[in-house]
Amino acid sequence: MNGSIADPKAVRRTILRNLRSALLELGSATKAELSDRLGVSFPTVSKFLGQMEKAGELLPVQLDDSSGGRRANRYSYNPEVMLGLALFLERTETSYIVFNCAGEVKDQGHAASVLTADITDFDALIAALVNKHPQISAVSVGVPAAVNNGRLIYIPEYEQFHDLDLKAHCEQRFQLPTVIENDMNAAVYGYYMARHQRSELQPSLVYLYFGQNGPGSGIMLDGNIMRGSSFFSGEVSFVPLYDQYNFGEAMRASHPHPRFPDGDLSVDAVARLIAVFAAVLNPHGVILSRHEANEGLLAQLEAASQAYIPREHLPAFILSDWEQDYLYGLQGLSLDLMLSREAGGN
Amino acid sequence: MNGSIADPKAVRRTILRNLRSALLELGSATKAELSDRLGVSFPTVSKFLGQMEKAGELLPVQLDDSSGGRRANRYSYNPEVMLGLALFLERTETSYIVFNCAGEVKDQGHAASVLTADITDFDALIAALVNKHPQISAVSVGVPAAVNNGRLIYIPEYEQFHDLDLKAHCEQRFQLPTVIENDMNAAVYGYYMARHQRSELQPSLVYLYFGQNGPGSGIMLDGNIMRGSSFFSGEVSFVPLYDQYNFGEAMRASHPHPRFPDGDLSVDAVARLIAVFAAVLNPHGVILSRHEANEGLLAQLEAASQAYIPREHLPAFILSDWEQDYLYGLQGLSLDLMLSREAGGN
DNA sequence: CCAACATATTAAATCCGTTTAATAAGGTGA
DNA sequence: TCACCTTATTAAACGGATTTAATATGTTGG
Repeated sequence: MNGSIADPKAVRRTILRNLRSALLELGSATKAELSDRLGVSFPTVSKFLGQMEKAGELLPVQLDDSSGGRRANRYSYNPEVMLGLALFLERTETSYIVFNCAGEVKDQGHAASVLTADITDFDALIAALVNKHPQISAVSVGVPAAVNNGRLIYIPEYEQFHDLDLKAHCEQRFQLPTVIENDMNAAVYGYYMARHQRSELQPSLVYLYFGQNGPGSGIMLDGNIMRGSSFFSGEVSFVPLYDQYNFGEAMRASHPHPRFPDGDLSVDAVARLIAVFAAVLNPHGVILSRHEANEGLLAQLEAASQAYIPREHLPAFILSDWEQDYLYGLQGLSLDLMLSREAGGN
Repeated sequence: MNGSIADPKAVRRTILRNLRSALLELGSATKAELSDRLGVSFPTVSKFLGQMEKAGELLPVQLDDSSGGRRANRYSYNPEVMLGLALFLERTETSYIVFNCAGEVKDQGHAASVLTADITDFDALIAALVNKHPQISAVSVGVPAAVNNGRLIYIPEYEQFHDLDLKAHCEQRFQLPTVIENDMNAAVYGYYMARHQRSELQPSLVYLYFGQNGPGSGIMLDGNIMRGSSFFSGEVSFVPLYDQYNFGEAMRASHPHPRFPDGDLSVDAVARLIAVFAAVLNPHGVILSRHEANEGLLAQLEAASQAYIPREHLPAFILSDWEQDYLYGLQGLSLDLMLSREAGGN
């Protein structure tokens, strides 16, 4: 009936999630530390930790060092009580990773691509993994597709998955909270969450990628993934940049072009694309994959884009590891689900 | 000490604001209607309305029509208890509007531009208006400048206002809650809030404007104004669109150009700019001023942009009245402040 | 016109987190 | 070792919204 201003259920869940993530981030903490870090009163922290302890979520406690008076109890979270499962659905294969709350990988492997097969392979893989690791309590799936709240909106080449609500499918089949995310979006999220504390002011980031299947990008604004009204946002290959070419065409091959007699459009094209982002979104940073670029190229891009945009409004040029960020992203999405589960839930 | 999960002060303020805005939107309502519209319990609604009635915020009540049982009391808000003041700081002049909570204009007028003068003129104008209308309880100011939380970050040509914290200045001088906003941003906000209920899913909109001082745009994403990391977002004139020209240059004059022998770049340039927005942000709509465009041009743009972006991912092409939207925007910003004031505030 | 019913309002009980007070536990110096 | 100090934890009182019960005020049909 409620749900708007002060839903007690929701408050409870937030407190719980915050306690768990604070304990994981800090490694260990006292009740007082948690209380003022989270802005929740001491008695409340105490009550929740009591429940968590009873549920076996906390590791055997040590005593804190003295600071002049009575020594406080220290608590730390047992990262093994729940496991997460991340699935990477790629064109050539499907890979998976099982990890605990601290992000440590407990199991991993590959399987034939389920994209080229069908959904039963997917189900079988999850069933086997859940059977092997009954502690799994959340699932995240990365896909090279446009996703709308768990539904695969647009997935080129793989007709059998078109318009499938993968989230609903998983949740009802395995009774596990599930999140589906586009690969580029998962990567920006991963890059972001691996280095920013939850409390900081949220940056805007663009992850740029030039795959063999055409370029793509993931955009995060103030900590939120940007999807667009028809899930088209970030489709940078369509951006018109030259009299004759859009970004995709300019990249497809180094077109010979009267204006660029050396024949290499690609540096200028990317610089222009970054200029577009700067003039439209003005993000804090633009990220490129280390596998597709290096410091030298970055410097060239930085110089070239200053021809279009005043330096002080250009984003930071960042090199990162796409595979790693993608992995972190899916882990983070699972972790979010895990930490939000009800106490003693299963 | 608190402020994070359940700050009672904040809860109180939200309830109050929601009650006021619901009463204004609905015209009148019963306690039961308010209760389930806002998701706040009946007793709480009852308590708040009691206080508001005592404070004179409610208009004399009528009885509701019967629906088979006891007839309920109807309440409606007295829009005259507070007035708002909106100031439009433009290059050529400064204009102002005084209005009540229902948006009805109570007073309006012009004065010499304060931008070309200095801040004392500004203060004098407000002082006079507040003196004339003591009911004024919130101020909003629209400026052709980049604004960071009330501070004028970048205001070309008017050095004396550079880096001035106008919000702090007003609030301490007049003891009135104040909001400062960039003109384009106020316009998108105005367009949006004049036709969307607070509860609906929030659209993404781009307001495009081609002034004599160069083009600009205001961007709203999911109901939030987009500002950018260095307050540069929406500076569309920098967007590179052609081998030789960025958007600003292409618009500056109808350049003769080998690719466009008819010499009219401007339609294509705007179509390209819209394509850029579609591929990057994928907004629901792009809005143009009726004073700068008409249905014919809109149709041309719509056709031209399909050369760059598949039709289904293009935004809606919208014609609107910029002056009107700007006005609504500033009114809305003031109204927000007014409705958030403490009960019996003054 | 009155019994039976429907809906509105008011009052009491409850829930949950916070604030404040009381108690426990460990340090320190004479 | 014992007062005394500092800090941790537990217990009680409080605040504010919600849920549930009780009461008030209408309507309707015989």
